[in-house]
Amino acid sequence: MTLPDLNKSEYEILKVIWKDEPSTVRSVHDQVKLSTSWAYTTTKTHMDRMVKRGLLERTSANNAYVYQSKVSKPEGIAKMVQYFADKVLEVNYSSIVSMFSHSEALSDEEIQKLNAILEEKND
Amino acid sequence: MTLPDLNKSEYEILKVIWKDEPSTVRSVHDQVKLSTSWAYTTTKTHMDRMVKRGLLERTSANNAYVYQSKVSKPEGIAKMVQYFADKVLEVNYSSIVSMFSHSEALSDEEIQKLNAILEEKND
DNA sequence: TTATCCCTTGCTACATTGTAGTAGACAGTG
DNA sequence: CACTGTCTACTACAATGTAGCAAGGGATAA
Repeated sequence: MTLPDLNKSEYEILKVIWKDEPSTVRSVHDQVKLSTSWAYTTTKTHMDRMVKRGLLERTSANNAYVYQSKVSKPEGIAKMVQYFADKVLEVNYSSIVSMFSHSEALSDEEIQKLNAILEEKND
Repeated sequence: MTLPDLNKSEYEILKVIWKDEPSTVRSVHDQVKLSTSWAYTTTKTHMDRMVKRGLLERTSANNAYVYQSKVSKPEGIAKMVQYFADKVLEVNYSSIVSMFSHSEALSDEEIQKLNAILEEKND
């Protein structure tokens, strides 16, 4: 159950999905569009590939499929924090985690989980 | 003079180059190898592509070319901070920058520069 | 000083990711 | 029932990730 590395597009989409799932391609795209210049089909392609990679799960709803994440937000963020801490900041995880408390990005509970995940991986 | 987005490999290499330049493929690879499992030729390929992209410059030295960066560390880091702040943390740049003061990654002077760059881009 | 060896370089190759178009399936509407 | 708009599957092509191979040039041992 090792989480694969997530690429930028995957974060872009997960970020939206995490806020409101399950969710259709259309509604994900409407959000994603605000910070990218992707075409609808680009969003679609990424989401389909993510299903294949096991990052999203999809189920058929009424007329369009709905997608939900198989990776929790703290798990996903943990990957990124590790990257940032190890490769860029060269600082330990906890300094970064503490920054999330000044941010809107994670709830207190999610910060707890993030902490737990990172502690485990902390050699 | 807009700095293009830098991908992961490019950061991996710049990180090493920034520490000691100019530098040969061999010596960059010896460092990069510590945190990746790249083959020598992979490092080589990336560095050559980076020359083509204008991120590195190369000059012939004795037997092997030496490479140096055309992108300063604060410039490169600025890109990453923006990404992290905008897409992940959803927090303003300064909180991240302040973290660099607890890190080994940047000197005081470099932090100043980073700050300047980010302030400019801070809409 | 030449045959050999090792390293660097240039070129090539192939998988994955980034980006997007097109055609067919399907559903709502007049 | 025909039309129109949307969704999906399939396809495509450029950039990135990863790496091998052959040729050239310097070091070295005989």
